[in-house]
Amino acid sequence: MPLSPASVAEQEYLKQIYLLHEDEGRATTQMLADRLGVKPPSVTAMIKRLAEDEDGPLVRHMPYHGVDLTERGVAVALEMLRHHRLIELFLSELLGVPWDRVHEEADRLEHVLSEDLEERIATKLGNPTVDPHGDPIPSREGVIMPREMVRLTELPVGATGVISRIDQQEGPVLQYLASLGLILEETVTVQSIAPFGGVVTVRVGMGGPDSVHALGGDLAKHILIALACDEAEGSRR
Amino acid sequence: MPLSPASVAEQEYLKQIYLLHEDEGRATTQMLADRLGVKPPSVTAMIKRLAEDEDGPLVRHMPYHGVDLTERGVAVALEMLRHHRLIELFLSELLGVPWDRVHEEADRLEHVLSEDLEERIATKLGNPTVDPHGDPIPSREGVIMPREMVRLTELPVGATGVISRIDQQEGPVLQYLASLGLILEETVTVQSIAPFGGVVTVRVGMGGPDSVHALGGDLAKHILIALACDEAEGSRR
DNA sequence: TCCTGAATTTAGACTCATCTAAATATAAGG
DNA sequence: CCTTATATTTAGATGAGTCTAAATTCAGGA
Repeated sequence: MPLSPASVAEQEYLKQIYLLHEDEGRATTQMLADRLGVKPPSVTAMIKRLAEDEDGPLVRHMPYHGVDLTERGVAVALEMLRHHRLIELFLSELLGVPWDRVHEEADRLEHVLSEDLEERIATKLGNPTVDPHGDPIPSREGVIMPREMVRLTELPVGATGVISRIDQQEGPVLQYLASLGLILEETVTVQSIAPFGGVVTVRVGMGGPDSVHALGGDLAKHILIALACDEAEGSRR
Repeated sequence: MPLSPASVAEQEYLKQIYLLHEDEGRATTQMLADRLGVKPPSVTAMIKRLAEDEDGPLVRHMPYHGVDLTERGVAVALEMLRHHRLIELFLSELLGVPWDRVHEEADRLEHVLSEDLEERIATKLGNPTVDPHGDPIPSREGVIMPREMVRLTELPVGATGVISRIDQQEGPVLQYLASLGLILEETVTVQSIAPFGGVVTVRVGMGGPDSVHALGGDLAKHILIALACDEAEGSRR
């Protein structure tokens, strides 16, 4: 139970550094500036503060080569992620906030959630391990339940699977996907994949030819698939 | 629907100025400093900023003689109060947060509640007009439903009434009152009142002699009573 | 009316988080 | 190996919100 010792801005930086490592394998000044909507010098300044926190460093700074979370930094990031995703699920399930709008609400609420409220929400929701986008919810102790998934773009042609996570937060994009029937738990079958990150054609559910849609590679790579059982069997060596 | 244009600190000042006028009839630098947990010079500085807001003044400053909300200031204060009290009720009803702890949670959440979420919460709760302490919830338009009440200390000996509001936010005090059975909607009868703000003795509910409690005047004045029907009749001229 | 104590305001400094402009480092290609 | 485009960092400024210390004003009593 790490009593989050950081300001709202610090929490936001730590969370984005964590997410960038997850998404891109590293976190650079420029990437952080883009995600946080600030200019690069602001990022450098904040990284310096985080690296010299009086209660011990929250990040490691390799000048000109990006930034890295320490154990303490990871703990804060995971707490924010837990808050964020619990809130998303809570808003979605208990207040009917639409799927594509929970993210921005959670972004403001996550920083003012007490441990007590976090606990009550988790209990109310039955201690869930995934949020409405399929993103994993870390446990109180910072443990993330592992799940086997591949990106839609990495699936072989003809494969069938269940949409288990959508790795993309922007409202309009989520709305568009939902309008095609591409929502969590839906089954999809790959019809074709153009090479080099090209268009992916998928059939949604068990529907006929009008449930076939073409997706750009940039979009498709954010759709994560848990392989259907028979496929998973087949892939065992 | 006044899109709250103020920072968190500004919102907090405006709210406390409003509450001080309600509680004490005026808001001085010292009173604000006490309630906000800051030093008097900080209050003076903030009042100056609020009085010279670029979109028009939020307060009127009478130097050395306190501060006053403008129409715009009142609108922001009422929006915060609406947020605060809706959140209190929401936490109490839907998450089982105890009566004496909702206040501090609401104090942090009220500043990050979107209009959309405010609306959803209000709808979910059936557009309530009172919170768990009996404090009125302003409407979206800033209208407060009027209710006839008197302080427990102002009731004549022998009078019976229903506890309708507890005008005091501190957790331990609320816990103590609850432990005596002095909770919202409970009926009380005044047994005796010592003069000059002294001890008030009340019988709680319809119970026997062990449901009689003595309350200090400072405590009793925060308990607001709606007169029981027959009493109300009797008081009509 | 004057004096004194308390409340209030002014003056000046500090922290946090941001910015712009300028200097510097890195990596990639000729 | 040098050159150049781009990323990063440094330097210095700004605004919000707070503080302490000192000056000022007010209000009540002698």
